[in-house]
Amino acid sequence: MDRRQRKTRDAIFGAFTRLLEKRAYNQITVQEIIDEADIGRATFYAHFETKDYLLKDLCEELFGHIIDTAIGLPHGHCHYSCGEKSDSVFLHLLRHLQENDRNILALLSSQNNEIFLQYFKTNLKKLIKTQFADSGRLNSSTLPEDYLVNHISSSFVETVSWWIRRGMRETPEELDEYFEFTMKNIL
Amino acid sequence: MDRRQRKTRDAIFGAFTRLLEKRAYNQITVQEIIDEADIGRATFYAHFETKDYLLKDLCEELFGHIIDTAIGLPHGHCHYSCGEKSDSVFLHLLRHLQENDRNILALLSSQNNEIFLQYFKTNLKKLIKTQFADSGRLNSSTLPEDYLVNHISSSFVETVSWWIRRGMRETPEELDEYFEFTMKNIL
DNA sequence: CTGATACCGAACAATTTGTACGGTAACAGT
DNA sequence: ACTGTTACCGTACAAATTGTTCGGTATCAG
Repeated sequence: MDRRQRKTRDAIFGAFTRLLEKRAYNQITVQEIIDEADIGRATFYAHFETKDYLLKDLCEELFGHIIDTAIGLPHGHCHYSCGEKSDSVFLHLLRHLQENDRNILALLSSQNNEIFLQYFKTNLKKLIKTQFADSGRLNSSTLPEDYLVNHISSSFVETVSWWIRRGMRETPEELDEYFEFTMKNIL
Repeated sequence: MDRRQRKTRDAIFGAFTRLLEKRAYNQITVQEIIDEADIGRATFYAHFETKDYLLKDLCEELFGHIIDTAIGLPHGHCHYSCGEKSDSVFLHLLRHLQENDRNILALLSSQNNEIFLQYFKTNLKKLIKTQFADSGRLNSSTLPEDYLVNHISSSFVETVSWWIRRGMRETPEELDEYFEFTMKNIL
């Protein structure tokens, strides 16, 4: 991609993120983003059709990246059955979040974090499907697979949200234990 | 409250709900609401400061009402321990939702249902706290009470969301079983 | 019957939105 | 180094939206 394009795209993303830390999404105007990013008006609209599309693109780049790093991982979480105690995908994600890659924490703790949690959840679903689908661990006797995937994803996202909301006092390992406990009789 | 006030207030709520079934929240303008409700411009602003406050008031009236009907209920969910099998609060809520009181389903299945699910969850938390607080069922050995309340609330809301999203094929009783199963080792 | 109040409708400035234009600077390939 | 292409800028513009003001009318409660 053209260096100029990448540059303004990043400037817009940065400005948008910065504004989201202060104001709610609905309150932020395109004009403000333009001013904060210090670019021309026409330039913005050359990149993004509307503010909503900007949000969409940002989220896809952000969460797509995080999930992709985890999707290539060896399908761990074997606990005792395999003999070796490999870290779960969830613990990996928590550690990744703690590093605050690309300022993702700013968005997840913003006023309108529901929006971002939603994107997080959507991408997480894909990850869970690919991680657990073949191992047969999603075949419950009483629960539909779709319901199960939804439950696991949203529970994890809610766990993360709770964690961040309270200032991330727990270590990733502790939090992972919380989560795994609630999933005990499911996974 | 003045009959005139109640009338226009309902007109606005109705118009807003109707528009939310078609368009996303961000796309809806105050002007559209005014036109749909068929009221004067100044009248709208006499009732609500902004569109966001309209949303807030609507949600509080809606979910506040639903939760209040459940909060007075006898603290059931004793299952086998008490000898009598009384219905859980959750089953009560599911039945209440199925009746589609005040067109609440329209909002919960709208494009921006995250907003409403958020309000739903917030009110549900209060309910759960009052229902389970005294019985000591929220005292887990490994999980903080706050985490637990959050987990239960969001899981239930997600269950409802999943239910509605797929066309409410299951009966309230079936869905309640799904939910209770995921909560098996917690509640 | 009467004072209070909620509504209407029109008008208003200010802001925001999305698009169009020519000019300038940075890019990629030869 | 040369050249065609592309991204950016800045300004300007029409259209829509927002939030407020005001006088007139209808409805309310006592």
